[in-house]
Amino acid sequence: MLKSNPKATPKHTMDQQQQQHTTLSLILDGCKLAKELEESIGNLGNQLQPEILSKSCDDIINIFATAKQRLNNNAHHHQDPSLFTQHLLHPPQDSSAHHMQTDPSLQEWLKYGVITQAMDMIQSCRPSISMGGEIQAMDVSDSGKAASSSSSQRSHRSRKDDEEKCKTRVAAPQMGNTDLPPDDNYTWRKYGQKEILGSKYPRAYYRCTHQKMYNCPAKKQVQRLDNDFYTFEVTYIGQHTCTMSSTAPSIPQPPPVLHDQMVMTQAMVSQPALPPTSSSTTSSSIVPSGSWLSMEFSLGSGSGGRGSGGAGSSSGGGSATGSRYGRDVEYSVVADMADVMFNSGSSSSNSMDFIFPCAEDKWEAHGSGDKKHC
DNA sequence: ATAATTTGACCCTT
DNA sequence: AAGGGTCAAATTAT
Repeated sequence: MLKSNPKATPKHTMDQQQQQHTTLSLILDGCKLAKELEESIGNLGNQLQPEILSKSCDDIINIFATAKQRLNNNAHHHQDPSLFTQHLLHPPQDSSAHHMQTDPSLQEWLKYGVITQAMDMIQSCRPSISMGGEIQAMDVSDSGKAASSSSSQRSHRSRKDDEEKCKTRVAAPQMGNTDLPPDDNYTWRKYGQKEILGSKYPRAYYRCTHQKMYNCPAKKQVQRLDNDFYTFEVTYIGQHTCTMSSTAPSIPQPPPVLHDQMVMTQAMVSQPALPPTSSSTTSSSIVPSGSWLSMEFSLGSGSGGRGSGGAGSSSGGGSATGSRYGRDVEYSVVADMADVMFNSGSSSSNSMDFIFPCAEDKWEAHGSGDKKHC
């Protein structure tokens, strides 16, 4: 018997892959059930009996619970980052999801709601597959103002320092402490908060915890969207140089910004308790409420419409950002975006460390979450 | 005790 | 002058 895939990363044993496959099947089953439920609701409206609904929900919950348990068991396995990104870029189109080998990372994403960001992000880059909502292109290069004016008095930095900015949107936690800033891969220290004219919610200012130690200039601003309490708009300013101390090359890595513009909208999670503010979440929320299941998930049950997939992840390999999947320019953008998300400016080869944490990587779990040693 | 957050004040840019 | 970004003392958390 030949090895199924000679190029498979050595980190993956066949057993792991099989187990992940099984787990994924569970998830897909859950999705299917949920989708069926959705369709039932759509078809029958409120004629549906509560017991049946309840039963369906239970089934779905059970399936996902089981899947999650397995994912948790796998959570510490290392993954080949490229596989994860590949999957993002080339979601399974065939009936089985056998090449989705990233359950552990999925788990992380699910845990933080980041998977939705990726989906959204991909869509943002690919208007053709928009879920019917409009895609908001945020002008990242609006270096006009709001940049890091950074105390010119105390340390003479100019606002015009071509500081690179990258705006993203991230879902706020839907339960628990919704005030937690979105979790990214770095340790941030809050140094200010301000009411912004015309904005409902204050803007919080963070800088890299290691600013002093490594003279790391990275900063970020976090603010809730006016019309969407559950979505943060995060603006990253500057690159992390503190990564040099660990895995990154000695050269500051590409900033978390793509070309001149980057769009990462996060919306799928932001539906729940939103007031019907007009078209709710206006441009930021893309998902038509109530039918997220119907969107991009090409469930095993065929019918997976979605023409974009394909790509077969080619022999991909390579790091997510390294090879452009030579397929579509769009994909290269997506790859970059994925890189950005995972990485915010660390070494490309280790860009997914936070999703595939190394054994040495400690994850501090302090209040504000997002922690990673630079 | 140390580290992180809060918050009013300061200062720069527009 | 207004608005935004940062500092730093005070406060709170670990």
